[in-house]
Amino acid sequence: VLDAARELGYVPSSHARSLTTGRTGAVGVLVPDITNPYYFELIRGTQHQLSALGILQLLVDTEESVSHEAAHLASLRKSVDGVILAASRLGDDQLAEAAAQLPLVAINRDVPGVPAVLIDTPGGMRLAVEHLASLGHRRLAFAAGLSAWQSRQRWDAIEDHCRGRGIEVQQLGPFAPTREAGAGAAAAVLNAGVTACIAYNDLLAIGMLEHLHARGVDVPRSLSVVGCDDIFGSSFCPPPLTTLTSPTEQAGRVAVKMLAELLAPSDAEVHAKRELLSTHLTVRSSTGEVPLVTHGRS
Amino acid sequence: VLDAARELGYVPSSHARSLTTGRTGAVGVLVPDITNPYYFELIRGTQHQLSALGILQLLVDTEESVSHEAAHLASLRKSVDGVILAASRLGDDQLAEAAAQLPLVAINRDVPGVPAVLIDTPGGMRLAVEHLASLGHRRLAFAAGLSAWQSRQRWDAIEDHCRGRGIEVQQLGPFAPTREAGAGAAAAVLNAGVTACIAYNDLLAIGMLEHLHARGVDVPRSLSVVGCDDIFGSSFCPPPLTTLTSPTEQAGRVAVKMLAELLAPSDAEVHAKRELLSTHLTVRSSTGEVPLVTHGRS
DNA sequence: GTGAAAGCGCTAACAA
DNA sequence: TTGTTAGCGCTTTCAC
Repeated sequence: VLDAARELGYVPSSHARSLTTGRTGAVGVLVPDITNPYYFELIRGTQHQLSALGILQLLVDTEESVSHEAAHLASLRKSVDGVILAASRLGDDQLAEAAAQLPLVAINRDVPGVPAVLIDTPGGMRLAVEHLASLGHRRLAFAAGLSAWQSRQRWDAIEDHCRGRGIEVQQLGPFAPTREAGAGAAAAVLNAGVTACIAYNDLLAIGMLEHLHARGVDVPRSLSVVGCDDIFGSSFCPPPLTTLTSPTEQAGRVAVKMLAELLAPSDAEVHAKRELLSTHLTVRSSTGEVPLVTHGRS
Repeated sequence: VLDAARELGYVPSSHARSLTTGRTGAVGVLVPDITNPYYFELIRGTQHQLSALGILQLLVDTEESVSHEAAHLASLRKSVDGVILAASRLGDDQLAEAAAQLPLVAINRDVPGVPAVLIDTPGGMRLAVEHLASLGHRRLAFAAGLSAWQSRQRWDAIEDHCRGRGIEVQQLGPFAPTREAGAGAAAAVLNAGVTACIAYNDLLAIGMLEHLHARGVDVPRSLSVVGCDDIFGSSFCPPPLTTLTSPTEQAGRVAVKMLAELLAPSDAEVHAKRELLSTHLTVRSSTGEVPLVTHGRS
């Protein structure tokens, strides 16, 4: 009997099984934009950890839209064991409500009662500001992004660290997290009369670099640009980007582990609901061996 | 009654539904390496088209492994309506067998009886060879990749186009489709005494560029490098890569459309089982306005 | 220990 | 039209 089944290539229907057991063996991973390289690493992290647990990954692109995100969340509720929500666009209350309805782990979103993996970019901002300050910069700009919560976090941190160091800082934008938006951001930064700029993310920073190059602006001698996230491409764009390196893949893996704990409440019933992963500044320079401080810029 | 359901946020269980209807509202998308930027565009294409059809995407990373691929294919058989298989590592017979067991569309894999979306990279190879030939190159190398079928296709096309044009060509490798493998590939190419090289894909090409730069080799003056695929990063790596641009996102969308037809056999019962998408050569140069031909190289 | 039966949440095909 | 029932493929319980 068993032989026959094997020969016919029998595979138990996971759907039928889920009907009785209540578990589906799948988790949803919602990202705002599947096109953004930042999420590649994240997805890679979740995928690796999930497949190690024998869980299927349902990847959903919410297209930076609150309504899409909410709709997918609702329709997924019954078809997955849990959800990982990266850079949610939902409001705090909506997020808390969603978390109450199904096991969910948020990434880069800190709402009371919602399990979360946080990447400490704000903390890293101190490193960026210190780096720029040590190079002699006194007038900075921050090119803000669309993800309100995250951009706000970063801006607050930057402002905080600049204040008291006697550094002037202004916020520009917000800009879309795309290379295309880099042109506008570059123009705005040039216009702002600053000597250095921290970009909301690397995609924007790379776009700025391209535009600045096209306009003949020498980076880093005339203007310093610091990015965030250290995405694929940051290390080899010209000039290689100084950026805040985030443990994005790790974030994905940790999120899956937290979700797994939520699903199978282990011995340690009471466990941490938040994980804070720290970042570090990766300084890169087109000038190679020449210390940047020589030019008073980065 | 309906009001109550709405207020409680009732959502029908797609799993229970699939049990009776036989359709699951999900399709699997299997890629060899979720980390490879080439597949980002592809995944983006499938995701967009699938979500437009209200179908969920099950993204699976087969980790370049035949056994993983086969295993996932088997376990997915009962839980999805169909499958899209990108750059399958399966043998021809295994692929044909899989296609007989469930609706499946292959991408970049041409096996009789298996519906497929093919990107005409071999055709594009003619453009690359012609381009290099027109710049005066007479000794080429091809840095081969791991995906046997695709690499073979490209090599055959290159060899074919070189023969008769009096161009010497040799195959090197195979190399992994990663930046890391670029170091070995660059060394091999330098060692081969050629003046130009076509890399199996852009990831490898970018890695070669990095290594060549580190060794002080001037690209394109001392050695020309042409990539394949035009992935994210190719346009802004130093120097910007001349590469064969593939309509990858479109391939993803077309694959979904073909699968949708397989699932819901429309009026036009007999439809094409193969789609051939063509590529074009995107010439980029670090030398800006200076015609490359001036240097006799690309 | 092995085997039969109930039921998971839905949709289908039925009867009223 | 509306209301009822059987059964999709499994797991779990309960009787044997």
